[in-house]
Amino acid sequence: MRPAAEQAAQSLREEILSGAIASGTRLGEAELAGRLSVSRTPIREALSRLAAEGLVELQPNRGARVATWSTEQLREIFELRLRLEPYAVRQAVPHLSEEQLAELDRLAAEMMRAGKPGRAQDLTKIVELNRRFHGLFIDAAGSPPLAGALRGVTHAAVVHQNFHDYTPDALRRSLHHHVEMVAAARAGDGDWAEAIMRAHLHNARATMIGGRS
Amino acid sequence: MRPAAEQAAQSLREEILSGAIASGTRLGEAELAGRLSVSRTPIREALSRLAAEGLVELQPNRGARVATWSTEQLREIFELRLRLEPYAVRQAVPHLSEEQLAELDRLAAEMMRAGKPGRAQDLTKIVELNRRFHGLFIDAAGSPPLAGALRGVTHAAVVHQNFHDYTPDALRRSLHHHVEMVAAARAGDGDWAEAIMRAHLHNARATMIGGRS
DNA sequence: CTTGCGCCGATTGCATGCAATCTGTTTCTG
DNA sequence: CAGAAACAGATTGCATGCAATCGGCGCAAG
Repeated sequence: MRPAAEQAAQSLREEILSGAIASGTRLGEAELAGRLSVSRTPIREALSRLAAEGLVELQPNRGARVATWSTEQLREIFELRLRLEPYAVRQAVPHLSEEQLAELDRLAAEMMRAGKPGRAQDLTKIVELNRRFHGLFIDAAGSPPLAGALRGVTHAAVVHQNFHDYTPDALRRSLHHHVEMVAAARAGDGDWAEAIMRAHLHNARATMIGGRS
Repeated sequence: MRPAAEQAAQSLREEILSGAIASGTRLGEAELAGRLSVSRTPIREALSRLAAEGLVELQPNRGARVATWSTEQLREIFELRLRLEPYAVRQAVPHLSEEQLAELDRLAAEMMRAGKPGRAQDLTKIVELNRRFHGLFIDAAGSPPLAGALRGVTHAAVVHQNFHDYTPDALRRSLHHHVEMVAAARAGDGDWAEAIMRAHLHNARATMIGGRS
């Protein structure tokens, strides 16, 4: 049997990232222990790890809540991502294996399908696919310190289920960015991929916090 | 009485950052519990937090060790710092209060004294002063996400007691950088301060991992 | 002499119970 | 009636005890 703490952390992580638990929700230790059928000890351990990842906020003697971000913090987060993530993509491009490129293709294509306007549109699914898309690039950059610095910062958009707030135009742009980024990666053109990632983030920022504030 | 876990974390943090516990040292829970006169539970909590800060590495079922960094990781760390810390300084400059400027003055001056060649030279003291110097700029930038991203990454140089490996020339340059950075900050010139920080980091990188690898 | 297997001490992971702290409500006082 | 103190329920923080896992040593087989 796998360690209980890690399993609890994984469960919570998925529930938070999938939006099943909303931002700001209080996380009582006893409640979680009952729901996941483990003692409070591994729950505390799990919450501690999630706090390290920036997914939950831990206040002394006052328990844990799913992390929240002010618009000011979102602004700062995008400033950070704009400095790090395009660089990560550039570093990743020469390291990408054929399997990873295929996976990126698959993710980008599936996002296009899930995003097509109409009855079958599934924005929640896009959030998850998008998370894996960005995560794959970050991991492929092959720099643990870089991945660590980006870890806490990429979650904000996911938890806020950002795609739900996109305008149709912004959504279409975003999905096409993914496809173009894979094309750039396949061409081995780091400059190109970096530029698209930069545009991709600007597009996201504009819809999440508005321009010209 | 203050929470035991935080107190244990603080103690360990200081011991690690001061170099009292060397990089790579094994940290047994029972040993620490005895030495700090608390149970193993808060020790585990403390180790968990320090792992989140990147000061210790936590391997499942195999305990904790003080973090170590390969030269490759040091290279990646400096790449990150070069992207974030000059930006942090630039953001900090307009926010600095008179008290903070005075504190920076004091730190820079004291480092100059402690670094003066001769019998009274105290490189270990410089490491600690330097840590506070950089930390003050990072905090003054007023961006929790930025501070979080830099937190884990600035510790590597401190734990390795980097100043002990500096050549006399590199040390002199480094100390003068501090003074000049405060001058730039006092002049309210973000560009200037940013440029000096960039040079400061390049100087550090050159002595820690060598140029032209 | 080297290599693989199995046992034993040591260490980490987890559950449980109790003490300390916080929150919301009530009650007392000015 | 307003505000502060005090009580009660609930929740977090910590200590202790036990089960699971790991690392090292010895022993036997090749």
